[in-house]
Amino acid sequence: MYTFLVVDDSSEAREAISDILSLEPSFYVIGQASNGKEALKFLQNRKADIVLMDINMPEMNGFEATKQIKTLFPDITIIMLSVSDDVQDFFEALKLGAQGYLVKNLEPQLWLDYLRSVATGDTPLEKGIAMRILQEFTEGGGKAQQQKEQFHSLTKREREILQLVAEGYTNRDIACNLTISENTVKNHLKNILQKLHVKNRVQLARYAAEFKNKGYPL
Amino acid sequence: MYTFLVVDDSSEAREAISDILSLEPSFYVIGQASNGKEALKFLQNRKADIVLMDINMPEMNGFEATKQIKTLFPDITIIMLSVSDDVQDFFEALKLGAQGYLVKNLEPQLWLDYLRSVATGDTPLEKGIAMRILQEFTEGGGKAQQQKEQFHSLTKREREILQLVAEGYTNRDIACNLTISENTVKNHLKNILQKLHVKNRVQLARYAAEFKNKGYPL
DNA sequence: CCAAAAATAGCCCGATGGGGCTATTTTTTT
DNA sequence: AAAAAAATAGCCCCATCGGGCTATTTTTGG
Repeated sequence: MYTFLVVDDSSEAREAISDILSLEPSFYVIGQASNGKEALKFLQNRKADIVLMDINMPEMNGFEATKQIKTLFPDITIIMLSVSDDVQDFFEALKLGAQGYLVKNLEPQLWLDYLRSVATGDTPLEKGIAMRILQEFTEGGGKAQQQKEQFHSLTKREREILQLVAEGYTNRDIACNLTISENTVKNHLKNILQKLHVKNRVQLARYAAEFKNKGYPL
Repeated sequence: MYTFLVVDDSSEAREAISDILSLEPSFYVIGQASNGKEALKFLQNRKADIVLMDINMPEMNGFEATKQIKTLFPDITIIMLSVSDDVQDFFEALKLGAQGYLVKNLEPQLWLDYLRSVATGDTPLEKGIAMRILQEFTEGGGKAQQQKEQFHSLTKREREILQLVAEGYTNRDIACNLTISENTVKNHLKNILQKLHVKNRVQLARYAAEFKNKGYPL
């Protein structure tokens, strides 16, 4: 039996993550927090085995929170969450004592596989697994690369459209701008929403902003 | 008589700005551009006395454009525009040769006051005025503070709603969350959109993100 | 050259959004 | 206590969005 604390500023994300965790009978989400401060407060009352910690949060970000939690409760396992698979963030997370790093927008099954291996300690998770998971989604790693392709990888056109959507343009604007039909824009958009597991264009804009913030190419 | 080139990626913003400028009989908007590149192209054909340059634009952003314009046409006065009153941006703007920095969402009258003083050179604008204007809108500067309040000033409720919108929630979600009717949410939203001069919730999200990014309280 | 992937485009239809109005109640300010 | 501002809520109406589905043409990769 493993207890989880989910820390993310988006209540939606927390719900989504909790939903995924509930698929594994031995996983129990015992709390949620919307920023690092709340997470610390929570842990002072009740300890969790594993903390899933988003990086970008108001008040206190995931890095700072990880540092402090690790100082106070060194035996808590912390897995950092991010929408990007940025290598810098990944190493930063490990440096501060996190045991892992999970890229959002992955298949629930992958989350569970990964978290099970972290929880049971079956695998030498010291860095190996986390690293492997990351690598699978950064450099072209054979079969895993296909999964990335299948998953996040937007096509060139999709990226163009994502960018315009994120700037607040309507589908018609975009169609006009790219001189294609509005239907085509809608089609691309549908695919983008599906690929990135978000529900609407505002969330898409947030997604794009998070990437842009890190200087990530999108 | 002073000629203006308005550079902003949002055609709405350009229109709004042009409208404000038209209130002063001696101000003439002789051109608009939607990004830095277009602005440069325009200036090669026809020079303007003053360029109003948005910072965030696709293709070529305001900082880059300012640098290049100042190199090619050192006698053109450039005023940077931004939705935020971030001090970093402000100094960056001055460093690159801009003569001023205007915060969007200010009262038209303030714009005109400021631009008149820039145009006529009556005041030692070398940094003084720009700085003063900025200060009025950062630290609590007596009367000016009230004007800020009056202007972009969303109410408490509106800020709550803005935040939820920016996180990608639908109106219904928000209504549910705040236990008010969806109609009320829509009403608040209408007011917010109007106050912040944006067209839709994605642009609202961008607005919120820009503020959040700079650690500005919103 | 052929197969797979990407880009194009259309249709239908219900959900959501956003503008324009009016109006009542609560809260704040004067 | 009176006035002003904010919060609440409703209405109508059309625009936009987003999901599901099919289908053709380009482009790309092996």
